[in-house]
Amino acid sequence: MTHPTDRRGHRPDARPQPAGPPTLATVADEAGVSRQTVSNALNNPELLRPETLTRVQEVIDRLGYSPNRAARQLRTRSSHLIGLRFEPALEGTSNALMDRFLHSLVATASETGHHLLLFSGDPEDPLDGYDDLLRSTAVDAFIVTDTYAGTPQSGFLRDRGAPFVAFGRPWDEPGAAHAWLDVDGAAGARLATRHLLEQGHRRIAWLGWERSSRIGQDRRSGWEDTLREAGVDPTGLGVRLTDNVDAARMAAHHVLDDPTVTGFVCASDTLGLGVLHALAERGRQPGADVGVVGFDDSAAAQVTWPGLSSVRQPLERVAQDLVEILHLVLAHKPIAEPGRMLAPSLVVRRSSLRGWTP
Amino acid sequence: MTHPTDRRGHRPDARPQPAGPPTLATVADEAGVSRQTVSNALNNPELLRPETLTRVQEVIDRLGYSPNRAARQLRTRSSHLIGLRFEPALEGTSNALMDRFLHSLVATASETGHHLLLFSGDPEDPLDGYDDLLRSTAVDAFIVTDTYAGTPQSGFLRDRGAPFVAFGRPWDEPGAAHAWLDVDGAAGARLATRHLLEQGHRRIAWLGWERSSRIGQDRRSGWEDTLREAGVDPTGLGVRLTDNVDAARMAAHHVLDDPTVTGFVCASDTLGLGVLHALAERGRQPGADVGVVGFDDSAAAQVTWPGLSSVRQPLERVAQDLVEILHLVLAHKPIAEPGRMLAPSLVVRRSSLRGWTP
DNA sequence: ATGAAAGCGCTAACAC
DNA sequence: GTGTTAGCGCTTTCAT
Repeated sequence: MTHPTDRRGHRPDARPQPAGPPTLATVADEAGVSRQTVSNALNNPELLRPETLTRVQEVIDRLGYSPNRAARQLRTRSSHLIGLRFEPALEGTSNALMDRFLHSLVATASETGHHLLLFSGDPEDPLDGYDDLLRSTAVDAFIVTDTYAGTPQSGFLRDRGAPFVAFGRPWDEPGAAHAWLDVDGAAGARLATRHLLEQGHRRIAWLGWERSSRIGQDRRSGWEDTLREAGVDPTGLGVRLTDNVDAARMAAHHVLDDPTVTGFVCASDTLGLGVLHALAERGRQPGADVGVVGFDDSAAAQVTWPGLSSVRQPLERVAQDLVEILHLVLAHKPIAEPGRMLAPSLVVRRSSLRGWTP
Repeated sequence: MTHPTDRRGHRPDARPQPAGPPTLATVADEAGVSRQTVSNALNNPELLRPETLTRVQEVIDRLGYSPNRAARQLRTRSSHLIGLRFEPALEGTSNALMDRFLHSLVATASETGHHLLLFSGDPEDPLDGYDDLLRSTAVDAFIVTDTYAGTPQSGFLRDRGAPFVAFGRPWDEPGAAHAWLDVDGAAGARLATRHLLEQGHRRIAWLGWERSSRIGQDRRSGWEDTLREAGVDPTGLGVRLTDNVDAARMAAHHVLDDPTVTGFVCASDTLGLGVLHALAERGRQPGADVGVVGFDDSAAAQVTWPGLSSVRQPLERVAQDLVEILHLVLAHKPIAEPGRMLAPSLVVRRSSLRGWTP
């Protein structure tokens, strides 16, 4: 099970050839300095005399030395690993974002020498996986992404004193002290609604999720407020359903039976696409006849015909800020505000543009 | 070693409160056994007398002890971490798959206590990131996903004696000795083409990538062979372009100027959606008038109107097999064959079904 | 079946 | 500035 070749001997004189990667001792021997000096060259180069530093650095390069992570981690109690629980979308929307988000996260984290540790857990238990990683000191911190109403991860991690940042505001406790970051869903829906109003639509419907979804409620409020401000009564224009193309298609048909409705703002691209389906079935033109805007700017919104306008979350920025905040938390530095809210933007495609023809 | 029982602190009286997670020593003290016995309880439970085991186990549970990963890793030279370089899609196709693939991978790996370590690297340098992780013994093995023609990762890792499995066959060296797994793209295209033939289409076009793409060539060969077997001359029916909706849309228009062409098999869903765009612009019905099949069964294929048939890779299976092979490699066990080929399946939606009407 | 000793590779203290 | 010493928490001989 272990290495067949016993790499470095227990005998004091044994050091035939380095069977594994070079260690600090190898470098020290080669450079004719002590191990500590090599360590300093790595971690506190300013302590070394320039000529020594150069010499050590040269040996490091020549040998292709990289400090052993396990040893360093054991000593410094820092793994430079950020834990992220990764599992199938819980609320339909998150999945579409995950890819973009992960990429940005990995790229940003690597700038400071951190890597992402992906783990999974029992879908029934939102805490599964966290505790074990924590107790085994496998990660420095967590990024928590699935902070829907009632999810206990934040409280759990806070109680255990584990460093973490949440992507998603603490819906249930607005005054929560932990660090978090979120995208303003209401502002996104506001953007979408205003855009449709500018396109000349008045009676604009909302297709959203069940009332239990706080994210959904937040987004919906943006639509409702904007409509009211424009002097349009939203009563009867809001529909609640599950995040599913076919459910949205049928709901849209129902809504469209009222010919005064000419616009849809949707809580997700999935729902927006459902509206597009209904329009296709009715032989009506998206954009020209009925304006439709989705949410999250998924790949499907971009490639579907004739293009679905959508509210886009600044995920690259989210990832950067998340990592930045994490560094503050890890350094025990004070954070100006526990929460930070980012503004989404609107990507306009033909589904909400009046003046285009195939 | 001054005080074997006295962890942390050089002074006997230092730090009464357990500042960190419990260690093996804590458990040993609490259970009244030596540290090694606790270690054995964890790693070789059969060595312990049942009653001792029970007692130790009870203390472990009560204290919530998990072995420190860094220490264990330092000692056993195994991190239980699998490295995966994660970056924006290199060939258009991979991105759509990544999400499903990653989920399966994380879930499968966790069954044996392994986690996924995501890292990134300079997009210009396909080897960036691997070497450092290797030298710092941060991961046990790699899963390499971007093995297009000419990508040097496999050779590099093999030369360094690093354990890894490739998702993607060694295009340039068919006899390569390293472990790999791939999905049979030609078989997928064959499935799609045969399906369109069965739907009554004869002159079936191919929309694929540039000749330089080996994956693309492989898939194309499935289309070409099947057409030939059916007695249809594929000459002039194959188009090469970049993986882009609009390029595909324009190419499809061009192809459709020949009214004898009534089917499209595409190297990706992106291209398939481009064909759908062209059909919409021409007022022709997908499925009823022209059959279209994409590749990779992306989310967009599922939610777009009227549903895009697509060849689906068994990514869950891929992930499982990858991990299984990795375990063999890590255990230095012989692998029956270096390469393993998995068959894709066809997901039929309305874009290739003749008998449906909106 | 259990215990003692050694050491994986590194860095934080403290000499010199 | 550089070297010496002492562990971080764990597993692996080797005794008992």
